[in-house]
Amino acid sequence: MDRRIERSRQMIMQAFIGLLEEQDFEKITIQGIADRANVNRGTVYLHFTDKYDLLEQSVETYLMMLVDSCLQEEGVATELSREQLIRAFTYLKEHASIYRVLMTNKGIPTFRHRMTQFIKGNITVVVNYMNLETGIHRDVMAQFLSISVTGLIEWWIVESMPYTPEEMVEQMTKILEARLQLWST
Amino acid sequence: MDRRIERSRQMIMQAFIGLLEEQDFEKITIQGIADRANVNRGTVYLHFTDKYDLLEQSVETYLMMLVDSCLQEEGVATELSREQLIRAFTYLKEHASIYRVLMTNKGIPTFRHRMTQFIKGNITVVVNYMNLETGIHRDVMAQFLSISVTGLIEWWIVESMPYTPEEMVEQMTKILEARLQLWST
DNA sequence: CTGCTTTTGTTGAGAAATGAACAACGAAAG
DNA sequence: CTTTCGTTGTTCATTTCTCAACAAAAGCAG
Repeated sequence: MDRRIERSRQMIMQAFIGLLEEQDFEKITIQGIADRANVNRGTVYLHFTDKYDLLEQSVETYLMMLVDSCLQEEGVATELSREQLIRAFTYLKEHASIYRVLMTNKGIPTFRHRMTQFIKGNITVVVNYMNLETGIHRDVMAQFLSISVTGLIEWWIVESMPYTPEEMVEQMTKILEARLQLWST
Repeated sequence: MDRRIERSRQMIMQAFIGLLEEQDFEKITIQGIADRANVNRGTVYLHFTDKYDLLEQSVETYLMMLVDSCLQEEGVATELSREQLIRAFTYLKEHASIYRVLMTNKGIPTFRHRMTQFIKGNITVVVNYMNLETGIHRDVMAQFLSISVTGLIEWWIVESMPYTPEEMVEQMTKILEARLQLWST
């Protein structure tokens, strides 16, 4: 694949997220995005049909890159390993400026939702291993925990990563284990 | 002018300076530069004849950009104004990672020399206004002061800019005035 | 020295990006 | 309402960049 394509896409999406931090989505113009990306206005239309498509593709792409950051190699274990989680947190830390906007911008709830869904999928695996106390449904439990994890990650990024990825993974693991033991028979 | 030209040049020079920080000039390859700049190897040859030309042009370009940062608009006063100096220090602060390498890398003394020459030119104007004590030649005085200023700037950048541009300009002005009064009749 | 690998510098065909133009649309101001 | 202005989305000729290939030179191990 021609490297110019991926490079242009990256520059445009990066500029777009940057603008999203400064002004409202509706106030953003294609010309503004092109200027910030240091790209011709026509080039934006070469890769995205319009603003809304750019938003969708950005959410999709950055979510995929986050998922890839922990899924690369390592076989297809059902449960996410400690190393994979650390890689994900490290990746988030390196691209914190992007993901802070994606997670906190109130005009873009899509990313938070999609990310929570992904986390839920992985937490469900863990939840299914446990024998829960009668009365607590597994899907409710998984939903509750995944929202919690999303919130924790958001807090970590907004607070400029006050702990190392290793510390965060350790803390998170401990909390999850404690919760699951608390509500299991 | 086609924006791709300037963009490619910038990406390549930036990658080059970055590599210069990590390895010796002679160990750097064109392929390595191209990789880091995310550019085809052929593109490097499109703008620079070889490694050495790239080095020369980088020194020249970054020196010019530093000079431009304080010379833009403001008419052609003989003496650099406080505002111009603050702009220059602010510019240096914003591109500290580049200029730290350019000033400290021992394989590239050219940049330091050229920068000192530029400073000397401006300090000479100030020195010529003063009535120096007999026995101190103006050119020696100018040389002495310009080297001092260069060293001060290097220290400021290497120490990660411990003072604001405004503070630095104020300090520098005071020192220069004190020196000049000390040695004038 | 000899073979082996890496790097260099160049080429050409094809792909992508550019600048400049255009009509169409919506918003704001008179 | 009309005019102005900025934005949109599209077009096209031109320029730059890419990729792959190449021969030649340089670096290096045995």
